[in-house]
Amino acid sequence: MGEIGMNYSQLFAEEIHKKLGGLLAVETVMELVEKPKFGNQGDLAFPCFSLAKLKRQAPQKIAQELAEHLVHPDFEKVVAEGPYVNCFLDKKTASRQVMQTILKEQAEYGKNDIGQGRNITIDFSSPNIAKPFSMGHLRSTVIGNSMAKIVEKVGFKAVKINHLGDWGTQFGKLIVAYKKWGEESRVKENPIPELLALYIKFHEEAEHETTLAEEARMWFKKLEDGDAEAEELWTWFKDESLKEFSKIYELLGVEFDSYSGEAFYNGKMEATIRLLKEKDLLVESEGAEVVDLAEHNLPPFLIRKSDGATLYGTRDLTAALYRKENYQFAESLYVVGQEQTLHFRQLFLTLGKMGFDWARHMKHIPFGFILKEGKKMSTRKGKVVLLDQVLKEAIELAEKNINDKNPALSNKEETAKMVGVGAVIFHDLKTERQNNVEFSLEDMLRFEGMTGPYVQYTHARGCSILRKSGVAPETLTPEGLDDPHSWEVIKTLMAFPDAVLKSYQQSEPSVIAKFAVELAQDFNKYYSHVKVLEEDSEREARLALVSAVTVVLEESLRLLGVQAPSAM
RNA sequence: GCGCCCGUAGCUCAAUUGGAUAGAGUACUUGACUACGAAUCAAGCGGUUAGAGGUUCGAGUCCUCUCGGGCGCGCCA
Repeated sequence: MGEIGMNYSQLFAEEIHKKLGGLLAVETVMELVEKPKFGNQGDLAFPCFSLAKLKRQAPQKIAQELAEHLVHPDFEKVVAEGPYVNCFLDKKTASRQVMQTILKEQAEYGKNDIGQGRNITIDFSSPNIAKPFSMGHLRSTVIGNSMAKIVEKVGFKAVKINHLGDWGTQFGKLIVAYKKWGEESRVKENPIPELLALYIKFHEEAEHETTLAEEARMWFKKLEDGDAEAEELWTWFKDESLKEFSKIYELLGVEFDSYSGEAFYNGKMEATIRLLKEKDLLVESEGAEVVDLAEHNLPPFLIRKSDGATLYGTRDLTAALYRKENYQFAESLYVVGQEQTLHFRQLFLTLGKMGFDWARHMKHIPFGFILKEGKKMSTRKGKVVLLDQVLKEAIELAEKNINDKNPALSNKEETAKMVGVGAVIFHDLKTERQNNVEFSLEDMLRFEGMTGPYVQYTHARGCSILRKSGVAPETLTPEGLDDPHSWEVIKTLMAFPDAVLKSYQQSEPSVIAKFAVELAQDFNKYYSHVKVLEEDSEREARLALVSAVTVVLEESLRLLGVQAPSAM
């Protein structure tokens, strides 16, 4: 099914297995087969250390013997190097197969069907109403969006859920602040910044005005009990916020299947609490109701506050039950910052205690912070960088680059958006999720090196060569190539299905980002050393390679949520 | 105090999950546009993998400790 890399590993493993006379199972050999560290060591390698123990012989000797006996038409040669058996594939055969497969499968290349059409719910983005969309939310948004595309690539159906932070004591705070210091006209004119200012003022005042926190809790309780005034203000704040958020989502190209946030579960929580009581899991503690998790060495999971109001744990619990019932998920993912690790452990353990076996298939996908001067940014203190500002600057810079480098481009504005936004998204996805990242506008606006624009540029150059060739890529029937530069490209193309699988298994979009950069690097080297359009017998094969690269680059970028303009 | 994450080139990050000689990008120094688009390519410089022990054929990766940074730890989310 297009897993060419796997096929050759399999073939190599089978040949080794045969020569060993059943000493190791094919699967075992398969697991041991690896990619050599250096290009001049071949394309596949088999380390003989574990055999050395079984056969009580030096691994070097075993490698020597194996290498001598491994012969196959698809192998150019097999040689022993120290304790390794290194296999060189026949370049013509392998490259022809890879190119034919990609040209045939197009964007389907690299997919598989481990999901078998089952659902995976992905809880991501989930910004807080009445607060600006910060850089922190960007991480959840782009990681979640990419994960949705990755799980679909491996055969699942993604259910994208924006669990809006539209409930909780913060609204009590906001209502208090608005009633004390807010002005309707000013909020109408400039909603998010005004609301943020009120929120910040609340926290400043609350430092020395201790009754404020109490008032905020009271107002949230009123909201939860359906008080008309509270509800009216809440609806207003929420509508204004959603308008702002949808602009950003449109720019980022992110869509959701559900916007059911915390408020959505408001009427459903009594049932959850009843269920907890039925199962005898709820205990009273200091006036509040909690689920005890001492057996797991964790602090108790707080379900109901002493004033009777619920908490976000209650809502997440309710949401989990609702999602299982409505989506019958095979897996349920939460793309939420690492500071909430404890909360999710508590949530999943509580569901387990309730007897729900499916809690095992719930997974928190934590990510690191965006730091400012080494510290976490805080909305309360107004220390946030706003995403729309960053995106705006990135797009402007992209536009400037286009005017400098390609002034004749037809759809400049659209392309500048793709490139600017692509740079920001790619910058976020290229490193492992867990890493904290120091906020750097300079890094984010870099268009050279390991960046989104670099990959996009490479793709555009490939498209440009194809346009110039005058041939339709779908008519190409390539022969193989065997020059060293094309071989590097071919080997990377072969590895794409593995990268897809790995990114799914590790919930790690950065695997795809790294792959895309590697392919772009290989291809840039290729066409700077080889004249593709040269009129000779291998022209068609070279064009097939270019076409295959553009297909896989575009697909890699798509999995990251980044667009691939055909010229820039 | 307890728990979780992290420490690799000046900076930002990799390293096939325990394998061969620790690699990219950036910055800096050079070279390549009369060429399929220089957002590119080629070359150089840059390392006691925070430190000390341990596990084994083999450790950046695993275990222990020390140092340093980040984040959590009941009525916020």
